[in-house]
Amino acid sequence: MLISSKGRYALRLMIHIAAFGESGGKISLREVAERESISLKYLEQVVRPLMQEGLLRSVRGKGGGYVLARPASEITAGDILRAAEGQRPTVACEGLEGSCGRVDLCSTVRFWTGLERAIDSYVDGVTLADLAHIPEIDLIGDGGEALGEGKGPIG
Amino acid sequence: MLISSKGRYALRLMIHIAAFGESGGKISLREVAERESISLKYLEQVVRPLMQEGLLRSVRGKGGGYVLARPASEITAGDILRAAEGQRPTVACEGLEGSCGRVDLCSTVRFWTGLERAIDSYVDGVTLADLAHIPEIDLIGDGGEALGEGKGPIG
DNA sequence: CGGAAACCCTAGGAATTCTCTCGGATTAAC
DNA sequence: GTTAATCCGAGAGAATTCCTAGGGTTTCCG
Repeated sequence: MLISSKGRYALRLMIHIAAFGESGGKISLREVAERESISLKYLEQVVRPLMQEGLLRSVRGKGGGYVLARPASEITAGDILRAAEGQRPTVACEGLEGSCGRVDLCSTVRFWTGLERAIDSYVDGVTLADLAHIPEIDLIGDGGEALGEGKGPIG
Repeated sequence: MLISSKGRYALRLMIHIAAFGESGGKISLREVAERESISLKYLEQVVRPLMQEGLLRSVRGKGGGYVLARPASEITAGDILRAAEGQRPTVACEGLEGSCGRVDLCSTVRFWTGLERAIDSYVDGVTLADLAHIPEIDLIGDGGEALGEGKGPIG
């Protein structure tokens, strides 16, 4: 019940690109590293799965950098987290098929699947635009509600 | 985005106690270990935080065993998972207060808090009675809905 | 062309965590 | 007092995570 720091860094990176790369649409890792106080070499590693999943596009060579491959409103936190954490399932049920002869296993499979669905439902309901405070034309209308604004004491 | 196997074993153990200990209310770890094919010594370690959190009560000495400290319908999966995984927060935000001068951090804090709330909301909506298929008097009426019966292909 | 600045790739190492084992201590039934 | 159970502390081995390091490749700019 824990998200690794790789996922957190990936989220911070994507938010930074979304927020500061909006003018030219492009930002270098070096700049992000300085502003977020993260090692450049580590960021290079964080950025790779994000590239592989097609969430970012890169401009190589001097003056290059990274750009969002899609508009920030079309990238969800779930996209980023799943890319960063790898494709491994949230929880495996000891094979998930062979050992289900026991009394209690089938209900636990349903339980874990439901948990995974609950998590996905939340993280896919928050877009990068929400997180970066980018004012977007509100086409759908359910963009920000998952953040639960005003409900908690954190605002 | 992953639950350790300690949490899974704890859940299996609690379900087993709920299901098989219902008559006398008591079952020994040895019996659980044999039926679930888990090492007894490992189960002893799994059971410890469950005791500390007051979810189980023990009867020491020969013929002893473990009993649910409360009715299965009053123990949630969240209680078990939080006890087994330790009290660590789902995700920490690099101090959660000091470094929030950055542009993007406050929104991520809200995001992580919301995720934690979503997870808690799910796991606290499923009781041990649901998981163990114990027929209980349905007082509240929202006991089993979180399992999403019939919605998925897993039944 | 050649240097500089960026992206890109592979390899690992220190630290941590996870999974599980071991040997025993304590308690209570018989 | 033997036996069967709960308890307790200390790890070992393996895996994972977090991060660093060193280079290779691409492109800009003079």
